[in-house]
Amino acid sequence: MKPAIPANTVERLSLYRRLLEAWLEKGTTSLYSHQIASMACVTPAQVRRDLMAIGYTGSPSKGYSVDALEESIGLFLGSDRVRKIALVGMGNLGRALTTYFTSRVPRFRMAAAFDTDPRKTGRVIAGCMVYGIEEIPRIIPAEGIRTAVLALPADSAQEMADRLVNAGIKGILNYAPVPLRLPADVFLENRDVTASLEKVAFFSGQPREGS
Amino acid sequence: MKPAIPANTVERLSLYRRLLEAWLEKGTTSLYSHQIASMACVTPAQVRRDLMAIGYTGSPSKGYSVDALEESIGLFLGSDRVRKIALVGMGNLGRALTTYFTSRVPRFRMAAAFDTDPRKTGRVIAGCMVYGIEEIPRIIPAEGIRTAVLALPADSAQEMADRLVNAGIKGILNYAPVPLRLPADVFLENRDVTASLEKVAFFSGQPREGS
DNA sequence: GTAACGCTGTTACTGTTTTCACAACACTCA
DNA sequence: TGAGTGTTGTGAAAACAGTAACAGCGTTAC
Repeated sequence: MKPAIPANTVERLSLYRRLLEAWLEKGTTSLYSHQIASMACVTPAQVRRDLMAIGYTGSPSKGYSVDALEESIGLFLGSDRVRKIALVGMGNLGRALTTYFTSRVPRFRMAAAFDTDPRKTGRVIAGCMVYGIEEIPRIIPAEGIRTAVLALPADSAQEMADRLVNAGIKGILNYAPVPLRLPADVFLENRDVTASLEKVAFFSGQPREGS
Repeated sequence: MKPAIPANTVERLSLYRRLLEAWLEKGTTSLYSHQIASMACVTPAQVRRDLMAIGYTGSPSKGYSVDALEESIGLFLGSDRVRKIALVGMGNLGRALTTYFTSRVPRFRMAAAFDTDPRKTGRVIAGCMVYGIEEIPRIIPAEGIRTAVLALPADSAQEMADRLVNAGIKGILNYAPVPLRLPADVFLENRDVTASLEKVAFFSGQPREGS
């Protein structure tokens, strides 16, 4: 994976876009880089460079046109179309994510969920149909899903990832607390909750349980 | 925040530690950097460098002693003591995180949760006592909690973060989809779910809803 | 005994990401 | 008109992260 655009930039663009949407509602027509920067808590130079990356150009006098920029970022990120997402692991986290996306982020649609637990399969949970694991090779290509979220225990994560990749998945957002070994052409983002908390706790300084 | 140790290294150390625990159970006494690297899906040089950062020294002939290294990382990360964590927002995500940590990661203890919803406050949910927001200034210092997790909607995130910081919180793991403006001495880690998914979807190549 | 091997610890390097700094330009206001 | 202000776009520099390379040294083989 050798992205022409840095992954961090993509993440920030997603944020800018959401911020711009709010300003669009308010009827603001243009914004300067330092205003966007202030909202996003980054430097103005960072904003300008990120926008340069997608080739969007503002005007020195007016700044950036809110609606044109919002549209440009949207086009770049492909947000003009609803994206189908697959979920593996309809546990607590899987349910929370599905509920969140379904109710708050219409751009992403949980098109299919998979779980090993027969009490969960064959039903609609949190607005998403839950299939058995063995359905992965059928559903993923049929639905044309390329992106998956892994929200399951450590022990089965690698196996499920392999199955997803075999079914054609090209990007995995991994919430399982294990590193995954994947082909180089599959994009992987690890969001290990324990590691995140460990990091924050570490930099929070010395905590203590006793006393 | 000017960490002597890179944040990425801390995250990897957390991972190494978990991997080592598994080997400890199996009775393995020593491992080479390339073995650890392989499990963690990083390069051997990276492993050696990370261990150098915490001052742990292996032996060229035996590699690293599994139990001594596990203990060293544990000491460095402060994992020898249980850490108390505060949670703000006992929604779906908050519940999932609490359940996960309570059942799987005993090193972190959800010591207190806070929520605005009066139907949730005053009760124990997912093994964690839920207090009203107004209790933050009382509970946080009383419990000596320095680390907090934010799992709530965008609109109230900044206000809750401010309250936490005023109560003495020094590190925040933010799952709310907004950037937070915090004093420089408070460590902040953003885990914006939408931005993560946007990134993965982007690098998954061209997805489509229609056809 | 000693040569060869393989690993660690560390330094030098490479590549990427972020910040800095400034030329170029539009607009304002006298 | 023309100086002054404030912004963008971008080259250059700095900071950072990760990789490669290698000296040093037990260990092993013979």
